Amino acid sequence: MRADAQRNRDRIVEVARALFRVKGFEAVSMDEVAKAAEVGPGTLYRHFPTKESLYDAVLEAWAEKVNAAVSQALTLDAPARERLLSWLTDYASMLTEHKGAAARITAALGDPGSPFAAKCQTYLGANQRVIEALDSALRPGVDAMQISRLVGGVAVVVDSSELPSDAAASMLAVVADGLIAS
Amino acid sequence: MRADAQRNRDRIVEVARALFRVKGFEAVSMDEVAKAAEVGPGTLYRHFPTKESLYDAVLEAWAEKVNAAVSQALTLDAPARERLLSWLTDYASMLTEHKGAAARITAALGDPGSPFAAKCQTYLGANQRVIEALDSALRPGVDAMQISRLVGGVAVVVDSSELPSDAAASMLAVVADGLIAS
DNA sequence: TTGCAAAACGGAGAGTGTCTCCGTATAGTT
DNA sequence: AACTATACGGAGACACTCTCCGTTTTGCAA
Repeated sequence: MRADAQRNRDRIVEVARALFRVKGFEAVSMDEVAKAAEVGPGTLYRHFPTKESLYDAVLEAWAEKVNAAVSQALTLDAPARERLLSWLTDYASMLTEHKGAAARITAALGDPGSPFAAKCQTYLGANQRVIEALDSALRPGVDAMQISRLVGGVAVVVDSSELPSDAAASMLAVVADGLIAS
Repeated sequence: MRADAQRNRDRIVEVARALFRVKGFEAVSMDEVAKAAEVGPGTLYRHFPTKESLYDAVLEAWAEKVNAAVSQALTLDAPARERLLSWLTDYASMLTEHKGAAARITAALGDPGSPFAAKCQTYLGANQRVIEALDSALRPGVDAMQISRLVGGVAVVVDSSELPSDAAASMLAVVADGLIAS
């Protein structure tokens, strides 16, 4: 890749990140991103063939953050419920960091063709670590996909209604209590 | 209202209902509805100023269905958990009857200006009946809005990923167990 | 340093969707 | 039958995603 192309690509991602974070994916047009990045529309689409692939690039590398959150939750000296809740809270928090991301990523669960497939896999792997660590403390039949769907559902609602964190916390508490074996 | 206008309005709603149900709100254009109903675009917009208001007309009267589902759940001769789960299952089922409705109605919770405000109020009222009937069997602090958000979150995921009913059922079981006092 | 070729560029325009507005047609009443 | 208010259809405005082609620029070899 030429130096000018790399510069343009980086600039596009940086500009799009700022716009998407504040206004959300839907409310920002590709033309708006192109103008703000001072590139032509053709340039923007050459680097990112669809709006969705731009969004994937904008959302930062997740693997490190996800693994750090899981490790932190699992090293807590606390009952299984508290460790699970710590992970679910971080998970939902990451999903709601950018307006609209929760719905997109959650809808991509189970779809290998989605630009977000790698991110979904990261989450499923993290859930699997939690399941293995908490083992018989969890209700029978819990799997990684189910956790992602439950947390994703909560995050979508929190995001679309712009709920405060105490509302999110009480919803996640219900989910955690449902997942813990009775 | 003139007879021809009433006929056109009914026809538009009928045609839109069929299209939205199968393909979902986003995938059907207003032009497609107009053509299928054999009216001009101006006529369609005169009857329904926005696509959203057409959708609201399409979704059938909910009050009867909602109240019937709550009454059925509350007359079950069963433990509180089973009665709650019966209501949550019907609630989610109604939300997922039309593709895309779950996200719209759930996002409208708490927004009095939304075309779906009346539908949200119906659900909140129903939840309140359930809370009052089940009373101390529920965890402390549960309110009608929280139930709607939790069930709405599940329904959004079920709808957007087109999950089978057993996947929905196991998610709702987690939510119900979380809502029941431990 | 110069020349060349491949990579990268910008932006006009195609295609699609929501919505508006104005000349024309029709229903309902007298 | 005449008249008027209501209702109509569809061309076009506006906005968005995306494509394609003539022009420019970068990077490498001589």
